[in-house]
Amino acid sequence: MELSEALFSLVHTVRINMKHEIKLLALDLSPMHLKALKVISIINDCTGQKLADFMGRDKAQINRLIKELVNQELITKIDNEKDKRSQFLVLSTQGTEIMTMFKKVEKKVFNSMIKDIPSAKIEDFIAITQLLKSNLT
Amino acid sequence: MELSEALFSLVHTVRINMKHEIKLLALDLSPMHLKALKVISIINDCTGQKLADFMGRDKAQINRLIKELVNQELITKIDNEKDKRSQFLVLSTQGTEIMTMFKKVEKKVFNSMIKDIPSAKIEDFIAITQLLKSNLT
DNA sequence: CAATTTGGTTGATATTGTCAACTAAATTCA
DNA sequence: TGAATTTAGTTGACAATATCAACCAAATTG
Repeated sequence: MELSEALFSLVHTVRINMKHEIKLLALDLSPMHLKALKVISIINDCTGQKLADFMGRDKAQINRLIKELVNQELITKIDNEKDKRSQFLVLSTQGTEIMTMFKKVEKKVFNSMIKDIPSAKIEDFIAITQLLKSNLT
Repeated sequence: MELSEALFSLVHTVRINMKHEIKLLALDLSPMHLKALKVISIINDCTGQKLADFMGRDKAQINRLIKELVNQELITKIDNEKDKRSQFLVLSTQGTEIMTMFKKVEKKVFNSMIKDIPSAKIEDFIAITQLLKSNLT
């Protein structure tokens, strides 16, 4: 089997599982909002522009997304003293709670995924993953 | 680094690269249409329902998508003699050509990704990928 | 054969995504 | 320095994509 096929097929299955588990959480959040929340939690000193770049979407859309997340009190904007045009996006307590739940679900899926696979193999896998990534800049 | 983080990060990078390469092809196709085309080429005896299930979307949307692909003459519908409610979706010559181009681009990205990594490692990687997937049904 | 399920179709509507124009702050460089 | 350009963010108008509910006809169930 080819690498591309194997990888896409795995990721597709992971996605389906994650989607299902997230549905069970019954968060009042669209997939987009959840993803944005996740990205905000990953990128440090995240701004709207960074978020738009990372997600590869129009900044207009991202801007509205941010506005909604602020309205829902899942994130807050903090003035950037270094650049007065922009603000940093940070998770609120509520936003952090949601991300905690999300990570729990993620862990659940990944734990069932690695079941009965020796941890040495998983470590090899992760190492190769990073090698592969580093080849793509 | 955690498996989930490593995997998502790799896939994100692959996606960005693929997106960029696909843009260069200047196909007159939305991402959705291209993805549907790909799925149709992967699933055998693909019907609208199968496509909707696989992509995890509403059948109404998929139905319109199919209609457009038929209009653009990228796929054709073939009557299913076993079940007169449904039809099989098959790529037209043009659709096949697009998929050929797509696969070429995919190969390009994946080739640069495996650069300087011994093929034994890649084979291990693929094997683990399949193990992981099999744990998720 | 009647009742239920399944594949597909459509209209109405909601969500998401894009383009272009604009402001204000930052940066460039003549 | 300061005029010109670039960048971060915002908004309006609009296009593309996604979902729901209702429906028909064929298939399946019992």
